[in-house]
Amino acid sequence: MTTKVGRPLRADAERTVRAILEAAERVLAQDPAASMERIAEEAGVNRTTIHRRFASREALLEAMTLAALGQVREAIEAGRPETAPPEVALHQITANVLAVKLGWRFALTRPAPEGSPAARAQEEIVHRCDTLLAKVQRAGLIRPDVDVTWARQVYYALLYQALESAEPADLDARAALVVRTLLHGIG
Amino acid sequence: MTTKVGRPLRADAERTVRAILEAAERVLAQDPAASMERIAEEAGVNRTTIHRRFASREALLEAMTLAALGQVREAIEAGRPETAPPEVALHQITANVLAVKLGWRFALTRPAPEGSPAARAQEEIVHRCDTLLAKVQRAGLIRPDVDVTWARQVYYALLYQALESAEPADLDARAALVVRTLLHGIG
DNA sequence: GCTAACCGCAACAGTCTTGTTGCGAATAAT
DNA sequence: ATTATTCGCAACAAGACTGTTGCGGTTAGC
Repeated sequence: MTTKVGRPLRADAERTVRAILEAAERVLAQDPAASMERIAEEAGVNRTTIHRRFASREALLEAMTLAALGQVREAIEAGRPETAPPEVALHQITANVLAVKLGWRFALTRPAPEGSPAARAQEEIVHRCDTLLAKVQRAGLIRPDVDVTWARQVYYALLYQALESAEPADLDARAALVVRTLLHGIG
Repeated sequence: MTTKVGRPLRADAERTVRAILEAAERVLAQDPAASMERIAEEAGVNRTTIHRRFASREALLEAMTLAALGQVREAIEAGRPETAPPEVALHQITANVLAVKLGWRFALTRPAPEGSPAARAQEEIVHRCDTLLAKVQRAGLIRPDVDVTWARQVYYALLYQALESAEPADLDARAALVVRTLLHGIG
């Protein structure tokens, strides 16, 4: 359960919820143990307002993660993994996902609680990723003997690392670096 | 400042300190927000005993990180980065560091506070790592155009990933996988 | 064996956090 | 224009956690 109320929210309330989610991301990215008070302050909102929309701290985190994963999902779909040529899709998706991850560093790093909707969303994305990588492998860009799971883990690790490192500044350049390193290493 | 007392500890106190550090690693690896009470319980010790040895929770974390970084340092030196042939050293150090990281997952993942001794130790290790990779590069195993910083980041990322993934079980096999992926990618 | 160090235990103080409730003013939606 | 929603504010309850102190029995080290 994400929000407390089921009925559709008024426009201003909707805006407030988004502001809270985004503030939470900003604050928690800096300090994962930050209090609700601190998040409320960053959102320009009273602490009680957060509790009005989210049943608990946990619920807020869940909502953040779900929102972020939704955007990752869109980022993947925008790369047309099914139809585009594998190498094009790989590059495009890498760039798109990097962009999303830049804005949702905390939410996307946090391990989702077992069995939660967020965990399911994560699994679905993992599955899509595996499908894409398998396709790339069939296209001959990945050696046939490489385990897809290991391929995905390395891909994830490189995506994460490309976020931490400051350069290159350009998103496409970063994506290219990730893909090149993934496929050919540095040797 | 790590411990509260400057004078040499009695043998049993020394043992207790080690037990606390190791218990903290086990507990915090599972739940980074675990309380001192929980850590004390795991160490088979009263909570006040922890406070007798460590001025604060922060001090305990610092001590853990320092201890772990010391072991990493030993793991690197045991690989003879200066004298052994680059590829041998790279493999050996990878295996050694993986072994240490397995036991100090939390302490080595936690970002060290700015300016702390732990931060300095981390920087020194980064420097040693860069030196090693530069040597590997001069030996022709890494392309000359690859940035050493990026090389190190990818290396770190692969080390981390090799910890998360369950297989292969054998440490040397894991190290080989890391080195191979680092140098040649998966394509 | 003497002595200082060690550690469990009980109790306490203080702070911080989460989560709740009720009221009243502002505002979106019809 | 009316009405229900929204949100700031103040206050409260409950609990968790950190850090401290004093006492007393036990144990390591000389």
